[in-house]
Amino acid sequence: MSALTQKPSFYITTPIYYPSDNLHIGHAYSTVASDSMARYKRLTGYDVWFLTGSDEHGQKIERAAQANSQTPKEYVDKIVDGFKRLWERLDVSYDDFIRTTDERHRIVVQKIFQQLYEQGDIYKAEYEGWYCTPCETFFTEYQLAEGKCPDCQRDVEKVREESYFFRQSNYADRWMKFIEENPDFIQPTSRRNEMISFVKQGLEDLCVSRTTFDWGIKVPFDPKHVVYVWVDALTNYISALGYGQGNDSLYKKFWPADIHLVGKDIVRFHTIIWPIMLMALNLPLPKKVIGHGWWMLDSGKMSKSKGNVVDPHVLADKYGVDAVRYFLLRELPLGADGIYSEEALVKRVNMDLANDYGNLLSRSATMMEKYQGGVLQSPGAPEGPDAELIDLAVSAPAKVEEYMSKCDLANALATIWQVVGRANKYLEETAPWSLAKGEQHERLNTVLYNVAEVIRFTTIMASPFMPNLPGRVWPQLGIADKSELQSWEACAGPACQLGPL
RNA sequence: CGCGGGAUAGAGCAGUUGGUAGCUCGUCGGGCUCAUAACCCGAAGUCGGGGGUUCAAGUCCCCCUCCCGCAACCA
Repeated sequence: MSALTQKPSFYITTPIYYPSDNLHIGHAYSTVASDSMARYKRLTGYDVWFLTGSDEHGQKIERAAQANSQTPKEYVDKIVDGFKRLWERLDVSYDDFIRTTDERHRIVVQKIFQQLYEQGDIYKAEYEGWYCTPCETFFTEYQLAEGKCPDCQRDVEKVREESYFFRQSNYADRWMKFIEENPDFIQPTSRRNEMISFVKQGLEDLCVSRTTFDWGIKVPFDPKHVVYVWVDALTNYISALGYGQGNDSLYKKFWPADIHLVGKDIVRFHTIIWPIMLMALNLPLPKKVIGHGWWMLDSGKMSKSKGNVVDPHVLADKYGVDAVRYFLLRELPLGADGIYSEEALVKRVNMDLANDYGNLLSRSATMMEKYQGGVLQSPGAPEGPDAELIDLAVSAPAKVEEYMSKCDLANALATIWQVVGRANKYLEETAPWSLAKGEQHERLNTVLYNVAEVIRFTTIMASPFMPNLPGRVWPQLGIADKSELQSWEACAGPACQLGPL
C-alpha cells in the first residue's frame, strides 16, 4: 500500500565548481538549469534531491593560496562562501552542497581508492610527462606548442613521476556495450558520437595520483601520494549521498542519478571515466549525462584570464533574478553555444517578459477591474477563437513535459510563450473593450475568464524557471490564497479543463 | 585523406518517409486603443557552389569551397 503513496525519486547534480576564482554566468547557467529541472520535478510530483558543490583540491588552489599567504583551506573557504551566496541570490534550491574538503567526502574517496587498488584496478607505475620548470607545470605531449611550454613558450624537459594508474583500458569493451544498450545515456547525440570515437581510438590507463603537490586527499596506503582529480572529484556524486558511510539511506533512495548536468568541457570525464569507475566498483551507472554548451562573448570564449567574465551578481542586481534566469534558460539552445551580450538580455527580457507576458497580465487585469469590478464571472458557451486558445493552453503542459524530459529548457519556455502570444492575439480577436461598450456581458465574461485562465496556466508552467513569478501574479488574479489553483495538477491533470476561478 | 557536425530572408534558427519554404528578432507598410510607443495584421529568401537521379529536391547521389566540435591526465 505504501508504494502507492510513495513519490518517484529524482536525483540531479551540477558540476562541482573549482574555487580558483569567482563564478561567471556560464556556471550560473549550469546551476540555474539544474535548479529549474529540480523545481519542475518537485512541481510534477517527484521526490527530488538536488546536489551542487565545489571541487577544492589541486595544485592551482595550493599555489593561489600561497600567493595570498593563506592556507589552501582558508583560501577556498572564502571563495566557496561566495558560491553559496550566488546560489542563494539566484534562488537555487539545492538540497545539499558537497565540498571535496568535507570529511564525509574524504572517507569515501579513500575507501574507493583502496578498494580499486586491492582488486587490482589501480597499480603503481611511472607517469611520464613534460615539465616546464618556470611554470612548475606538467604537460602532455599533445598540450605542447611546437615542443615548447604552451604558457610561456620556453623549453620543457621530460620528467618521470611515480604514480598510480587506473586500469581504464580493461573496461573499454564493457563501456562500449553499455553505450550501445543505452543510446540516450549521453546527450546531446553529437557528444555521444565524439565519446564513442574517442574510446574507439583506444583507452590508455589513467593517472590517478600525484606527488608534486600536497593539497588533496592522501592515498591511504601510500601517503606521499595525493589522489588526483578524477577519483576525487567525480566521487562527490555518491559521497554526498552517504555512500560507504554509516547512514546511506539517501544513497539507497537516490542513486543512480537521473541526470548529471555538465558543461561540454567535462563531458568526457563524466561519460567515460566516471562510468568506468562505477563499473569497477560494481555500482549502478547514472541514467543520463547531459553536456550543455557554453556562453560565448563576441570577443570569444569567456575566461577568467581574459578578464571578460560576466558577473551574475551584477546582472541580478540590475535586472532581477527571474529575468536573468529566464534569459539564460531561454536563450541557450540545447547542446549548442550561445552568444551572451547585455543587449541580447535586455531585448529578450523586454520582449518576452515585459511586452508579451507582462503586458498580457497588465491589460487583462485592467479590464477585469474596469469592466467587472475585479470579480471574475463564470464563462458562457465557447465560440469563435475560444477553442483554439483553450486547446493550445490545455495541451501545453504535455509539451512542456516532453521537452523537460529531454532537458530542453529553452523549448519548454518557448512552448509556454506560444500560449502567451496566442492570448494576446485572442484579445485582439475578441476585443473585450468593444464587448464592454456593446453591453455584451456574457461574451465579455467568457473572454476575460479564458484569458485569466491562460495566465494562470502559463504562470504555473513558468514557475520552475522563474520562482518569484507566482508570488507576483497570484494576487493580481485574486487567487493568492487558493493553492489548489496553483499546482501542476491544476493545469495538467488527466481530465484537464479550464477550472473555475 | 584521423572521426563527426554544419552552410536556409539583415541576424539567430526549424524544416519528418522528396510534392506550393517556416519560426523569433530586425526592417518596411497597415490596424487597434484594454495595455508598458504596448498589442494585432501584412510584405521581403532562386535554401554555400557545381553536376546528377526524378514528373517533382532544401530534402536522395557525386564533386568543390568555407565554418565548427572531438582527437586524454588543464575542473
